[in-house]
Amino acid sequence: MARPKTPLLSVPAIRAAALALIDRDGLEGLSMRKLAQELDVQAASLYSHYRTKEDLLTDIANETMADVDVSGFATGDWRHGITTWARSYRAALAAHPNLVPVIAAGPGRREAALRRADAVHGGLVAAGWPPRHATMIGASTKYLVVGAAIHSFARGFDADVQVYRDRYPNLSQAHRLAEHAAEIDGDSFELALAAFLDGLDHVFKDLGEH
Amino acid sequence: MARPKTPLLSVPAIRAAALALIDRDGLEGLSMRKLAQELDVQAASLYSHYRTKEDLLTDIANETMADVDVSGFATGDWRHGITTWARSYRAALAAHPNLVPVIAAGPGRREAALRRADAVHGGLVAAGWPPRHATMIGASTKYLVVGAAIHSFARGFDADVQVYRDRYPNLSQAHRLAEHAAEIDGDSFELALAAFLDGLDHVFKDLGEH
DNA sequence: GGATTAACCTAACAGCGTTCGATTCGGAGG
DNA sequence: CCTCCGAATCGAACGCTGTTAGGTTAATCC
Repeated sequence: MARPKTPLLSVPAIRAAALALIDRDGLEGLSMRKLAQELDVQAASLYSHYRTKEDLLTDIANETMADVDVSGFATGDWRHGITTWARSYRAALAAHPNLVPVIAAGPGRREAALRRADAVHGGLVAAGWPPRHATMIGASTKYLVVGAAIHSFARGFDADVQVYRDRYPNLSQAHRLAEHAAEIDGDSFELALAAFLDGLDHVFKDLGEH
Repeated sequence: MARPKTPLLSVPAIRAAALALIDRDGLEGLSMRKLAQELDVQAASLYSHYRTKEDLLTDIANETMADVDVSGFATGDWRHGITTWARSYRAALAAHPNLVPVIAAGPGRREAALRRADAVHGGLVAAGWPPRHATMIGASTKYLVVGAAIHSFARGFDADVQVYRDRYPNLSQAHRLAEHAAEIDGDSFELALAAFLDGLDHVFKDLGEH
């Protein structure tokens, strides 16, 4: 076979298939050959559309991050801005947990990420935060979101349940812990976010009294 | 060659060489063949000491985490406990940044990790926190530490400096930002930790007034 | 219509983690 | 002391990976 009459592949189709594969089989379950097979194509053909596998992953990461919402900063209420930003950020990561390492480890990529960073920073400064604080608050919030996504309680305990069962055969608590891990994850994140914002409030007021 | 008179390899030597390789070349720079070469040995020989590469990485991760200090909870002052824990945790991760993904993504491994988790949880409960809150506070703190380590500002911006320079040739600010990224990382972490603890203080007092 | 470009193919390369079987040494048991 | 067993090392191989080279054909542009 050579060039087909209508293209077999397209960038969005490859992206979608790759993300589906990542969601199903994990990050290590994605190989160019498996992806090609999923698309009824040979692996080499993918390189007509993406320069490298890393490029593909970056593209997927960017697409996933598109749902992050920084519009809350437009209201002038910086706490509302951070809250909606952090929650939508976390939701975007939680939607594809296997992709989190890619997003977390990679640099702040591309145009859209810079625009979001700018909206956050601008919103905080407009609300009265000194620029340096705005930078730190943006970084801190990311720490919280990314940390919550990657170090998910739920994932950490899945593997440990067997350890508990081997060691304490009568212990059903750890089992329940694993079951409710997702809920604990969510509650912990909300607690951390609320406490963080509460603490920032004091910093803010202290700044006002300079 | 067959079995040598004195062993060429040992678990600690392999561990140390692997960690050095990771520190120097990054996580992807570690391969069993390169590691073997570094130790003047064939790759297959490593499998007499470690069952898999993943086992080796787990071992290294565990060793790295040995410096994490949870003794601060023994004082009864939970804020002091969290502070020393979080700082030593972050320091341990920062000492080997290329290893952070291994530690972050993996489950809470092995005995020592469980003992630390127990010390944190026990210390918080002893200080008056309800068990569920203790769990959430432990999780939240980990989020912050791991997030700070993996989503380091410094790393994210290194790659972006060129983007800035291309787009805004006159802008030296981004340059300085990258230079001071490590400092910003540290300050952001401290700000987040302080604000988080301050916010927790309010939660704690509200609990007391039930 | 002729040249170029784009999209697919097959085949191959180097590197990966890991396993197999052979070899040789150290130490334990009789 | 001899024998046997397990431990440590090797060379060679397996199946996998990302990627490239070069060939073939279809679409597109002048």
